[in-house]
Amino acid sequence: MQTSTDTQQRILDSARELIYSRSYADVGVAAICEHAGVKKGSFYHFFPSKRELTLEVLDQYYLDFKHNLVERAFAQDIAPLARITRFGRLAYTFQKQMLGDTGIVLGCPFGNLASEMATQDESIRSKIEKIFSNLQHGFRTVLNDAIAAGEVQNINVAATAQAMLAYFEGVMLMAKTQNDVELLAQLLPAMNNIRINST
Amino acid sequence: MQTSTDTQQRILDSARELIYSRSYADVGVAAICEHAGVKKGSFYHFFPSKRELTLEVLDQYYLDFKHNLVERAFAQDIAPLARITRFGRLAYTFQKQMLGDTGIVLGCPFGNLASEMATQDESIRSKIEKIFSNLQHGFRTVLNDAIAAGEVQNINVAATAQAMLAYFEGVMLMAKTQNDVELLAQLLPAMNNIRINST
DNA sequence: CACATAGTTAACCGACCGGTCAACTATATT
DNA sequence: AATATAGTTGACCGGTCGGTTAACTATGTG
Repeated sequence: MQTSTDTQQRILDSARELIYSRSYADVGVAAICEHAGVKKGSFYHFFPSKRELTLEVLDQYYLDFKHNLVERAFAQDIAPLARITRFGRLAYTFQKQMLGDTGIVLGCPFGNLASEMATQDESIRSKIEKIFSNLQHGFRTVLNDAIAAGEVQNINVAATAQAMLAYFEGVMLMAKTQNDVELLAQLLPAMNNIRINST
Repeated sequence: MQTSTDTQQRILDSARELIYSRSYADVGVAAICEHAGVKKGSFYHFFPSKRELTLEVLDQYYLDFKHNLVERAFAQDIAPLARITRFGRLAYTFQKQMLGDTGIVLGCPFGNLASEMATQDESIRSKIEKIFSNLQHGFRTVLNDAIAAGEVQNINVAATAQAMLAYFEGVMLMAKTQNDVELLAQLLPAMNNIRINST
């Protein structure tokens, strides 16, 4: 018998991969189980529902995203605005790698799920809203550093962080729609030119 | 008996409303028919498949969007950059009205469908790509007018148009995710500050 | 009126959906 | 070895999915 965490984790990994590359609705519990090499009964031993599984998948997405992208990009070894540029470059690199693996541009897992589920499942919408809120906090910190370093002046930090994240999500969506990863290389650098001035 | 176009149009209207407020996968052919007051057999008399119906719905979305938003916003009665501001205001007004009707922020119908379907249905992805391409053309025209009017200089027109549309889509997604229409009023005005400079 | 055509209807199809369940097996504890 | 617990299995559930079919009715044309 496998250890409990092993089966549970295989289900989570399978769901993450399938839902990210397809969609919530298109990936059934049976497909998640088959891809994980697990029977459906075991699935419902660990997860009460597909929705609850998805909420845990979102938690894992977020932890990975934070560790591999946000913390790396926003490390304080370079000037504040350069960190935002680095954020875009890392996102581009990751999408390029996923393109190599799957043959298609997958976009942002949070944005994809938010777009599909926000009007249908309040618990999923709310979780993604919190994730976006956490990401905005990272941008705010960088922007405050940029102000302290004299790189920018007279901006509405909170609104600018919102706008930068929105632009990022929009560029990811356009790259997915056009199935063109180079769009990220072309458009993401403009992320750190976005400003919303203080009133 | 109703005229053919009547039934056909009722199916299209029903599908448009339901798919926009929910999602492609969540709205079945049966639900579309019921909402239209039509039997399933009639549906398949007019449309060969749910996919083909959706492609026609996208055409209608686009015609309405072009007529009610793009042409209104980009009319040449005001200065070029002010047209982009007007574009954002009109989008805000429309979303606010939809919020009043449905109780939730629905976001952009093209962005929503692209996000859900781009990796699953090539014909739908390709159609939305073309729609985005048409919208970008509108932005390019405005930007060229802005250059001629001396409002901007040294920009990469094509890339800036792409970036503006991406920002717009991103803001729509954030407003949907946070279910907050006022985000549009706060963030969309920054759309016409976006620039990607010529090399 | 006869006839072709367009449109409508209800019953039906196999496949799949998310989820349940009782019986089973492996492991840890005593 | 006995027992409790955690994990596994495959069969099964009602419901819905997109789509089909044959019989029907309404309409326009000669």
